[in-house]
Amino acid sequence: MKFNINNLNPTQKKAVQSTDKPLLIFAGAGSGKTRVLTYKIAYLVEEKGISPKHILAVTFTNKAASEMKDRVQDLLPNQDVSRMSVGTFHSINARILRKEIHRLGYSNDFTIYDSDDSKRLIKSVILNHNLDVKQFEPKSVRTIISWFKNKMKTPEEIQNGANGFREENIAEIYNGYQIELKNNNAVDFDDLLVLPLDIFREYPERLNYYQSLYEFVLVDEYQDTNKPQFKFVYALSQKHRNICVVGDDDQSIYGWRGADIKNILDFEESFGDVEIVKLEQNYRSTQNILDAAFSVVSQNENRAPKKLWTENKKGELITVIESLDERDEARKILDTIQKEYSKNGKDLDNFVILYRTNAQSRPIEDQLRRNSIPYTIVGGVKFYDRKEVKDVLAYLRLIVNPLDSISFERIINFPVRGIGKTTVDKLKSFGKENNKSLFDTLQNSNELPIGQKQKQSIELFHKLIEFYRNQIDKETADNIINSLVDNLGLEEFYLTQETEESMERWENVNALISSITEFCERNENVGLKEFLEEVSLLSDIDEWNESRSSVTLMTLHSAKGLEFPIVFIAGMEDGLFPITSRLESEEDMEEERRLFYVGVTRAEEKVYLSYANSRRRFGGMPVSCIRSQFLDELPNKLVEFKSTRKRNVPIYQTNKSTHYRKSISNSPSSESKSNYQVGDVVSHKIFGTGTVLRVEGAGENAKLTVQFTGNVRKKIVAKFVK
DNA sequence: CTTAAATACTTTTTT
DNA sequence: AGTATTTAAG
Repeated sequence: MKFNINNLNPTQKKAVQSTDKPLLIFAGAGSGKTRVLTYKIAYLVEEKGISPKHILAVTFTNKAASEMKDRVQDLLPNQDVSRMSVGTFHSINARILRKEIHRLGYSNDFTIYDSDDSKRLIKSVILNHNLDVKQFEPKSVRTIISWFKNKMKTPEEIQNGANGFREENIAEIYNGYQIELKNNNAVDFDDLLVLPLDIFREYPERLNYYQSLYEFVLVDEYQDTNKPQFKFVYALSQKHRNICVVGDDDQSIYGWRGADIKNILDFEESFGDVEIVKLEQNYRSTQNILDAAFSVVSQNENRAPKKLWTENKKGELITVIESLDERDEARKILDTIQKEYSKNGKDLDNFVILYRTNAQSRPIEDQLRRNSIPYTIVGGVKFYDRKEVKDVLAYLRLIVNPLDSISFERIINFPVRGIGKTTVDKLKSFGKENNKSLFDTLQNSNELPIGQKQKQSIELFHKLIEFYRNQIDKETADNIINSLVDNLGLEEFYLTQETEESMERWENVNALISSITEFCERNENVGLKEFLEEVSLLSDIDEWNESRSSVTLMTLHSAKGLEFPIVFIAGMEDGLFPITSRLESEEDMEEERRLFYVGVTRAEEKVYLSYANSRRRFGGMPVSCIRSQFLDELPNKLVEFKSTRKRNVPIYQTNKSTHYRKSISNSPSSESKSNYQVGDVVSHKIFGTGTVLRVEGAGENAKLTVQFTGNVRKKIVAKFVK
């Protein structure tokens, strides 16, 4: 479709044409946001004469980025928009760092560590500090450090503010981790956001350069930006003051990774004289769907007041499906899909099944597979996270960046070449004493106290890597990987094991090879380095092919920005959605509500909400569940119930109490029948009597929100009340 | 040093 | 239930 501003409604038009001041577009779900953004870019190029290469547009996924570019290109057939900078914060920042990071003492061939790599590095730092990995679990330390970085706290700041044994040590680990990253010539996901800011601060002329380069800055999904992301767009836009951000505070769902809803709510405060446009007409969903979504999210205190409206018809009611357990749930969802498929002629790509946690996909997958329904799953165990894929990638990464000790340790003994832990430890201590990287110690095999066999093996490995290092710039990436896999004898390695698992692993290695080949066909004149960068920044949704005729399964988070005619949300249970297990504050609950809002507003025609009366976790015994409070927040007139035809036995009963996993739960006494309901009157030693407002979980460990006399509202564990 | 067996751990959500 | 890591035996 060619660019014509009259394809827009008046508000959208205003959003496109307003270019004098920093602009905030509140874009509700389904309000034509993508259209406005693409039109705006087209308008900037066509009407304002801004060259595409001077435009920076930030999107939430790489997929959204390439789609945006394509759409703008379609709108402007006479222009070439290929030089426009469109991408995620991470990919745009990675590109900047490839050019600039040498200023910070890294080399431009740096490796990007994923969470698993960071975790390994953090673990080694913990061990080097002679700390106990039981007490300082690498995984949770990584989460904490990531949080620090997303809040832009430097190791020094954390060290200065640390109190007590644990905090002081975590600060130490953080500090050590940053040093080690640099030694490895590696950055993690969070560094990608933070390091460019360090460069801007220390080298103002570089900031100046990028400020001049980007005459116009656009940011999508602005409600999910965190502090460094805000600083980045803020810094870049200071020269031209041409910035346009688009977002919806009701759809902010990444608070747990530092996203700050204040960025959007305080836009005016940050950017001064600004223009604000609200897109409130929804073109996607039926009235009933919008009403249902609104009824839940509007219970949040912390939101900008607004309400979507639509000219669409009322449509069908929201259907709530009750099931016995997760397998029954899967069956019922499948039945519903089949019904819609045969009766209403809905093709499979009309359906999406959303859930709160990736683990929920399994029973649904099983059911779909049993019935030969094609499905596509987004997320879960990622292709590039599989062990065999990471092993081969580790070779490629070490070839590009020999300082990368994490990759080195992955492959020094894969496939097995007789270099065990003891030998690696010797290499490590030699490296430490002589201030050499692990890879460089290989050159000194003569000086190492190791056996003849190990020595030979090491020299061979060293030669192999060096050989390919010389090939990087001479050979294409697919030639390198083919030759490498050949050289390592991986085919034989996997096929001689003759297990189903090893066959599958070999398949995956082949899939990796094809993805490199495909990458080489897609991009001319680029090599191994570029491939590795793309791979490390790829998200699950980027690989999702919507045109395929299959049912889609994904988490609610992944569904952001997408739309489907028919949406299922599975696992509408207390403790699962909303997740209450670690819910610490009302803010967390509000984010869950927004997540529900995002889920429901993905739907164009019909929403099914499903819950089970019992569910097993970790493959253990089934645990009974209570339906989600969100279901009770929906007005009755919008909902139709499809309940299990059951007698009045509401809850699944395990046949023997011995099946309760008492030893694991921290319940001190016997299972009491403390199943409270909303409205029950309870008494408490300290607070006196009160009424139950909300029940989370079941049994004596359930959390009750109780309104006590004297306007006291408390959250209390069930076993403490009578 | 390698292999097999035991054990521990997972479930928020992701770039 | 499924996977990753640790331990014990060879």
